Amino acid sequence: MRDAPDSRPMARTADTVVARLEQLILDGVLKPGQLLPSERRLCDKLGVSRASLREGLRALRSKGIIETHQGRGSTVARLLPERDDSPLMHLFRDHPRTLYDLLEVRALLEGESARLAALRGTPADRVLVTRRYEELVAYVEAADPIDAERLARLDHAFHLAICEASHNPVLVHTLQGLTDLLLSSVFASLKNLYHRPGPRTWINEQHAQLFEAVVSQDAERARQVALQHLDSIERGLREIEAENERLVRSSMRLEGWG
Amino acid sequence: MRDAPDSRPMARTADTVVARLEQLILDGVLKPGQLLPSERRLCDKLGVSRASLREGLRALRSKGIIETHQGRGSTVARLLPERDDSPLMHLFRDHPRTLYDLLEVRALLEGESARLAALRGTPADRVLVTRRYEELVAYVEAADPIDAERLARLDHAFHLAICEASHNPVLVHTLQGLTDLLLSSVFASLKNLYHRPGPRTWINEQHAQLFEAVVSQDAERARQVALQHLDSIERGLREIEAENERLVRSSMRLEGWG
DNA sequence: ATAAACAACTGGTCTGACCAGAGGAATGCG
DNA sequence: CGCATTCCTCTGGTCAGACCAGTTGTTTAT
Repeated sequence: MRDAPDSRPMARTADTVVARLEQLILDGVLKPGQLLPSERRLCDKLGVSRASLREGLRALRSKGIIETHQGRGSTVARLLPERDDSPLMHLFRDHPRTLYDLLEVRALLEGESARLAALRGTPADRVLVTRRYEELVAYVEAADPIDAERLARLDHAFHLAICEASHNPVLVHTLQGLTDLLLSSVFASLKNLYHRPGPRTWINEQHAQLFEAVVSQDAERARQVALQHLDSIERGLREIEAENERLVRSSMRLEGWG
Repeated sequence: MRDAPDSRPMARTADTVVARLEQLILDGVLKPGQLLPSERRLCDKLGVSRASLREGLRALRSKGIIETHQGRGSTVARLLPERDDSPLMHLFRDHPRTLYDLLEVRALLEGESARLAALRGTPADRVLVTRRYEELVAYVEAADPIDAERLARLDHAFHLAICEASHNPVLVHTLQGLTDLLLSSVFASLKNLYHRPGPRTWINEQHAQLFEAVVSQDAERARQVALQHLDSIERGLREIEAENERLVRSSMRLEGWG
């Protein structure tokens, strides 16, 4: 069926390629790890040109559904958790510098969020913030090992309680979008960061300071602590990135590439 | 840099196409809604075959970054979701107070945008900012009566040029979304505001001060002027709202509702 | 048994041709 | 003069064929 405002055919040839291959994968005919038929054979089977097939395969590759190696073939990728496939997410993933742009904007908003929470928070808000903070602390002290997913949820609930205490829903929603973006893209790095003793200590200290500032209604201090928190996270992520690059470079030297 | 387990070249041609076009979008050279150069022209500019280009465009389309229509061309998609039924839009419409929440968040981001523009702006950026400012001033001085749509576009272009000079695409995109939201909901009030002699004067003065601060790279002053600008707009809108309420109340009294 | 060469696969890229859709300009008619 | 139709020039969509580069298995020589 045609979309009303768009009179192009139901599907372009490449879209048909994508749909049929995805269906074969969903049906289990093509399994993760299994080699796809060669491009030339797929052309024959699907009755399309190699250019159209390649466009379809390119889209599948872009989605992460298949992996292709020159001279070897394409394989169905291992099943992956469902991901946010918004356009900003794609741009974000492919341009690492944008991560720091995102952190920059987020720091600004988190700082303001903390400041407003200190200024505007009601007694009920402070009860909620206290509750979320205590849940976070209780988990961190008791859990061994720490489950990263659960920690992330508790961390998020804490920051969200502060944000909601700002009584600015636009701020809440905007930060939410940026937080979702951040978490879904660098979750592994944030997990890595928290599993290190040094960062874990200052993260916990900063959470304590942030909590105290909000609950004691010290607006400017809340803002400063929130900014410092995001700044520390950024520097931590940069260190992890630099360390990964050092590892890659030393590996390359070992292999005679340096 | 090569991925260790994968010895293929750093990027396939189509991947290069994707990277370059995404960079143009992130840099603001290609803007949401704007038509891309035709496929044949992009082939010339990028020095690739049409098949490789199409593979790259296919990947961009798959990511939702561009939209293509046969016979017409490809456009850059809006990167942040823009839907009438978004939660923020619902919140916004159903809670008039949220307008002031929006202005609050926007002031924060505009202030930071102006500050970063003053800090990071390149000479080319300042040329663009100057150009947009002069176009705005020229129109304001010459037009009688003023066309609100055109004024809004020029005003937006001026603020956008400043924002792009911040060199933070996340900030640009976030502000864009908030600005679209603002304009679509209170355009009539903003128009009303500008048609009054008092507000028109201080709006023009603040534009001049903002322009001077950005071009002379006075970061803190740029931030202050941007904040003051948004604060004045908020107070102006509140006055219009209060006036409308007074009108409504006196009408009700006339009709025996008081 | 092992190493090197070769062949037959694979994917990657390009060129050229042609088809189909969209939109603007030109022309003709009432 | 306005409107409808036709035509032209763009646009994207698809195809066929050629050739290059990488990978892998087979064959041959030592």
